[in-house]
Amino acid sequence: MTEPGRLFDPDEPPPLRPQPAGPAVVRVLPDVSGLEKEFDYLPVADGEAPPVGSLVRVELQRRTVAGWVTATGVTPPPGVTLQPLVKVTSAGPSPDVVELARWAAHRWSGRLGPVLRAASPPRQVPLLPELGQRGNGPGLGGVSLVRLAPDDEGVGLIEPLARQGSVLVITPRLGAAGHLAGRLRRLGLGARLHPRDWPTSASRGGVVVGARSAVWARVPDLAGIVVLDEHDESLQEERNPTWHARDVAVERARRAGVPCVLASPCPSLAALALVGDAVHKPARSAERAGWPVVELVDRRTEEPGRSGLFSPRVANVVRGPGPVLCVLNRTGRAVMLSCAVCGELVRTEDREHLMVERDGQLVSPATGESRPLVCAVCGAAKLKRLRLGVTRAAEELAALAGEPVAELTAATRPGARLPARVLVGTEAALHQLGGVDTVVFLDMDAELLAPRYRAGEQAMALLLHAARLTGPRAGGGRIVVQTRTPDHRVLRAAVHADPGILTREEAVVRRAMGLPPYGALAEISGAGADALADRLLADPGLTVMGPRNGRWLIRADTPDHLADALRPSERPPGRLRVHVDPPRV
DNA sequence: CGGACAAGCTGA
DNA sequence: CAGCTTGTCCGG
Repeated sequence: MTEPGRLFDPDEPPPLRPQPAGPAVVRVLPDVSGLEKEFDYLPVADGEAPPVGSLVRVELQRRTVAGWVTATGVTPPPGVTLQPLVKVTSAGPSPDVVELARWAAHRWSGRLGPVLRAASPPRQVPLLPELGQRGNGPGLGGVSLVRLAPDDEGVGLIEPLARQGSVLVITPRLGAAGHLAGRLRRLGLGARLHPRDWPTSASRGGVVVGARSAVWARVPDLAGIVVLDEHDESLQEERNPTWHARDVAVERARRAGVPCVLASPCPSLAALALVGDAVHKPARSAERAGWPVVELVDRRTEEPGRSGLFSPRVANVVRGPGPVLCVLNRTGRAVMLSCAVCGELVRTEDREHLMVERDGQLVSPATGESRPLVCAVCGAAKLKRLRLGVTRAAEELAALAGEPVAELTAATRPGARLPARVLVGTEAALHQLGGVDTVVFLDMDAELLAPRYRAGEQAMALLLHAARLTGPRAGGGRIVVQTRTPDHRVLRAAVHADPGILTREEAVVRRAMGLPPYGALAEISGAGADALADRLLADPGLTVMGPRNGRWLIRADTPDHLADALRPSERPPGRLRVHVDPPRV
């Protein structure tokens, strides 16, 4: 209670004390995980306010922490005493990229800090002059999608843009980026590698090539963005927020009013949806020539009794003469069932997923549907298990080939000399090798019928990897696929070297289910998930599914609607993990 | 996140 | 009621 005659308590700060404001006050997001709030500071010792994006050190609760300037010229909230910045450490992302990062944090329902970290230089860089961006204005430029032959590196897409100004080139892996940068340099285009050349890219621009984080690169005079292998899952960050470089590239280009070119030998449905199916295709003959021969071995038609890992045809292929890589996924824990009479795989009614035996019934982990232990194709009640394992595969292979077989693991060094003529490994082996002209997929069906909505696209990506490894058909490149589903759209697309076959059919299924890109998905888990799911049930624009293993799936018509529904301010208290666009559902 | 502080529990 | 654990709040 204030006594009469006193306007305010002398121990309290006077309420009308003037607050410092104007361009000098900067807003800072501390680089402290778990802290989302931004705080206001005065510049260092009467200096000028550092530009938005700058990396600074600030005092927060008597500790010095790193942070980013997220705004300048702000009006601080009343009643707080501002402290000066401890120091300005380094240049950081440009102001437009800070805004883009804010958009991404919202779009993928995560924090801003991790995104700004991806957009920041790997080591200290002196402050740079702030340059105005070229003035096309948002809306101009636009997105285009180009389907390439597997042996086309996409250099032709970069050259015309590079004449206009700086170009960001995004590849799924840094290794590919380094390779491409070398090729561009030999062609006389001054390519820089992100993040290694961050300072020179930021000050002088040029063609900046890198993995997914290059989409945040700071460049003067951006003229366009090229995303190579836009279908590749490595373009998505695996930690929260799980931003996807393809989507960030599209948004960055839109904001800057410059073209965004997406390219891939097997375009994603997501990219096709972005361009309304307007895809630039190579000439049929050139595309076909870029793929290896794809040969299917239908294991249903083999004589009954055979249930080994290797068909007679594959046994023959393995005997040589050339180097052979046999690929087996370690998802072999899931035992597949096939009909002992007709050889068909036991699948769900829509034939999209495998079923397994549980409690004397067939059940699908993907859809939950169940039926008695009977073949849906021929009615036979005799089913058999197809068991798989890398070690056994290696032993059987050695016996077949009559020579030593090398087992490849994730630890095998990339680019190493082939340890044997016959190799066996998991999918990871496809990334590590060169100099193999035949790849054999021993169990493609597990991949094709996996309980994931993107299983088809993922299987196609795997075939593309193999195609790049073997090289085109004219050079002897060959892929052999053992399967019990030779009519699967992925395999037909590969055999005809026409990825359009897959996307056309896949789009129908996806659209019917309202799955991405014809809807947006998020997975929520953790102690607070039940409460949030409960709240989201009230939103008629959302579909709430689950819980399965403590996880809920939330579906919305658009990513925007989903992001708005999952805003932190809308969340009930409790530990919660939100995963927008989960790739493995 | 990590420190500060309050409220709650335990044992003498 | 000291001494400790657990929970909640807050930072400029």
